[in-house]
Amino acid sequence: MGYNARRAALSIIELFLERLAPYGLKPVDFSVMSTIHHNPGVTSRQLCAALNLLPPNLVGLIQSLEARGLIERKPHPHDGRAVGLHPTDQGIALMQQAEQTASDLEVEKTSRLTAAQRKTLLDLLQKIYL
Amino acid sequence: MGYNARRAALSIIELFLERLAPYGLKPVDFSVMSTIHHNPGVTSRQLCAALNLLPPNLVGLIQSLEARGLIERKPHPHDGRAVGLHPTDQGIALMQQAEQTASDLEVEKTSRLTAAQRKTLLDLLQKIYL
DNA sequence: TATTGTTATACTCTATAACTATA
DNA sequence: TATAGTTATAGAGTATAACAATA
Repeated sequence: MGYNARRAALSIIELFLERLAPYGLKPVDFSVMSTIHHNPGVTSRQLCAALNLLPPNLVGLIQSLEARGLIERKPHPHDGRAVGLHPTDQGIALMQQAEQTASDLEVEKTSRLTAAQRKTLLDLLQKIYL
Repeated sequence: MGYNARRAALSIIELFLERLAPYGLKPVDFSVMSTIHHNPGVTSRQLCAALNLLPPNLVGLIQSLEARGLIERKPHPHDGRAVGLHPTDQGIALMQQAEQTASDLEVEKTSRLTAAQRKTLLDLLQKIYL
């Protein structure tokens, strides 16, 4: 099961890398940007917990996304230690396109599955790790 | 989909590493040994194709498994360039136990799924990458 | 004392180029 | 010329320890 899930993931990621390259987003960048996009003000720690990343490995990603003007770091309203991460207008525009591209490639890569099977597959996978 | 498949795979692999450590087998070692176990005489190239590995990364694995006395390298009957990989009695004995352990942990890790759902999940995953 | 974010660094995994021996 | 196996090495991904600032 672990083997098959890994092979399926790598198969999708292979096409993902190709299709999302024009946006300058690798899978981890995409998942970070997507989480910030749909949860403005999220902190680094929350991102790490949600995406199963380690804090030291997130630092460079955040710095890179900020340098590209895709996100902004704002002081957290209630915690002076934390920093809220917000998408810029440019980041929002990029993610709207990137998420459509990702959705399209996912359907293409799972073209041997029906829509119902795609939903079943997602549900079963999440029952394993959530 | 790629994200969920990866998270599920990593979740299973995490427990796999723990449970198979007593056998000295990491996931890639297990899949290599399992393929040799069930396909005695298989070549390195065939292993690479079946498991999606690159030849340079297989060399060290094979040498390690041979040094541990789990496999033997025998001349290929029809191709002087190739080497057939065969499990030793010790390797067969190890894999019989290791495969049972792996099967058990897989059922445990997917305990929120029924047997029918486990089969469905495997079928759907294979439809993506095969 | 615990937590957020960070730096430095080590370790593992994966990928590429080039070589040899044989087909 | 093409393929099997190998070597060396580069690059990406992942991991731990330790630190400053704030709770």
